[in-house]
Amino acid sequence: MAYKILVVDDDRELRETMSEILVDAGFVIATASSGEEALTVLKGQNFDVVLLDMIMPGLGGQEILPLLKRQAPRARVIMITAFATVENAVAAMRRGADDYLTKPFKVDELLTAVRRSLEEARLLDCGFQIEMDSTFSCLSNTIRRDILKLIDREQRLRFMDIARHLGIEDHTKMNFHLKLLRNADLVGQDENKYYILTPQGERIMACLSKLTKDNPPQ
Amino acid sequence: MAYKILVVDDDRELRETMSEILVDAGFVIATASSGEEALTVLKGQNFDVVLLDMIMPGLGGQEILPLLKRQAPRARVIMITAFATVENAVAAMRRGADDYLTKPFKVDELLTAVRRSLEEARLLDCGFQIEMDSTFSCLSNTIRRDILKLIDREQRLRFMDIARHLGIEDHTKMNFHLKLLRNADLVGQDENKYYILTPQGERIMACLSKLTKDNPPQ
DNA sequence: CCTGCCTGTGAAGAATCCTTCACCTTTTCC
DNA sequence: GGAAAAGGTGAAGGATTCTTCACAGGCAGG
Repeated sequence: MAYKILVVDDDRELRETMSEILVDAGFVIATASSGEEALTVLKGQNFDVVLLDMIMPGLGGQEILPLLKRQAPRARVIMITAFATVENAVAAMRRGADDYLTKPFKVDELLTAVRRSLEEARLLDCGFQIEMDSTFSCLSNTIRRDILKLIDREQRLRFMDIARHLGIEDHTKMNFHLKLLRNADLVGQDENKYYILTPQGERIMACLSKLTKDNPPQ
Repeated sequence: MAYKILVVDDDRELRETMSEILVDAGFVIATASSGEEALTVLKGQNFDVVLLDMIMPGLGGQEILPLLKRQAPRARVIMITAFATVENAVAAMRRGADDYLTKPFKVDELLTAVRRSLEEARLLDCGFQIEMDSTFSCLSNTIRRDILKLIDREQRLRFMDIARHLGIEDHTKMNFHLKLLRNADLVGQDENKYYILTPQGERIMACLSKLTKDNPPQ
C-alpha cells in the first residue's frame, strides 16, 4: 500500500524533478500545475501528503490551503517556497500547513519532510481506530462524561473518590457506568486499582476540551 | 472578565516590560522566570495566552511546550525568540505553538499577536456551545452517523436519496433518526427541503474525520 | 380525477439502557 | 479477630430509545 503524494507547482521542471525523487523513493505521485487543478485532482482520490508551492499564478498556495484542508482534511500539507522568511513560514503554519520547505532544498530534506509527515499522520490516526458505537454511547451520558472529566482533571482516583466527588450515593450505579467506560477502553485501572484514563480516553478528552468550554476564563 | 496571560522569560527586565505593556492594555498578567515555574503556575489557574521564551536556562521553551500543552490544552502559546530562523519557527509551530514572535519586537507586534490569539481562541470555542447530550446521543447510533457521513459527502440530499443510499427500506425509521439529527441541530433542510448539514454538523464531521479513518489510503 | 411516489405523523411493541436492591468478597483499620 | 468501609456482581423493574405499522397530506403525471 504505497503512499500517495500530490505535487502542486507551476514550474514544470521542478514538478518533474520532485516526482522523480518521490517515485524513486517508492511513493505514488500525481501532479498539478495550479491550485485550481490541485483541487480538482483532490476530488477524485485521497492523498496522504500534498506538496504545495506558495507562489503560483492564479490561486497561490496561501489561498488554496484552506480550501484544500476542507476538501481533504486528512492530507498532510507541506508548503514549498523560495521566498523564505520567518513571517511567511509562521503565516503558512498558522493557516494549517503541516510543514514548510524552502527552495532550493536537498533531496534528503524533501524525503525527510515527507516521511516525517507520514509518520505524524500515522501517529495521529493510529491507535485511534475507535470502536465508535461504544465510545459515543459512553459519551452520550452525562454521568459518564462527568466521570471522564473528573478523572481527566485529577489524573488518578479511586472508586469511592469518584462517587463522592460526583455526589453519587449508590455505588452500584457508579459501577455500572465505570464498567461501560472500561469496556469502551476510555478508562482503566493502574496496578493499585486507581482509575485512570487510557490513552484513548486522553485523546477523547483532548478532543472534547476543544468542543466545549466549561471553564470559561473568569 | 479580563483575559489572563502568563509571561515566561528568564530575562527579568524583558519580563517586566512585557508585563507592563500587557497590563496597560488591560490584561491580567502572571509571570514565571523558568519553564519549571511556568508549569507550577499553570497548575493553579487557567490562562488564555502563554508567552514563552524559547531560550531559557533549564527547560527551554521547546522542551516545556509539549508539557505545557498537556497541562493547559486550551491556552494559546506564543513563542518568543531572539534567534529567529525559518527552521526554528517551523519547528516551534510543528510542536504546537500557535504563533511566533521574534525579539526585538515592537509593542504593537506583541499586542497584535496576543489579540489575534485570543480572537482565534474565541472563534474556536465559540458558536460551539454544544448541547452535549443530544449531540453525543445522536452520534452514538450507527445509522445516524451514516446519515451524517452521507450528507457530509454529498452536500445536499433529499429524503428518499438518503434512504436508498443507506439501504433503509422503512422510511419512517429514517424519519425517526432524521428528526433526532434535526433536534440536535446537526442537520437541517434548505428551502427546497433538501437535507444539509448545519454549521454545527459540519464542525462535528470535521472533528470526526480526524478520529476515524474509513477511507484508508489504498 | 386517480394513481403512485415523496414526505411526514402518531402510537404500540420490541429492544436497549439505566437504576435500584439484595448479596458478596476484599481491604483497611481498630 | 472483627467491624466498617471499599469495591464488585447479578437480577428485576422502570425509563428510554428504536422499530414497525397504520394512516395521511402534497404533488407529479397519465
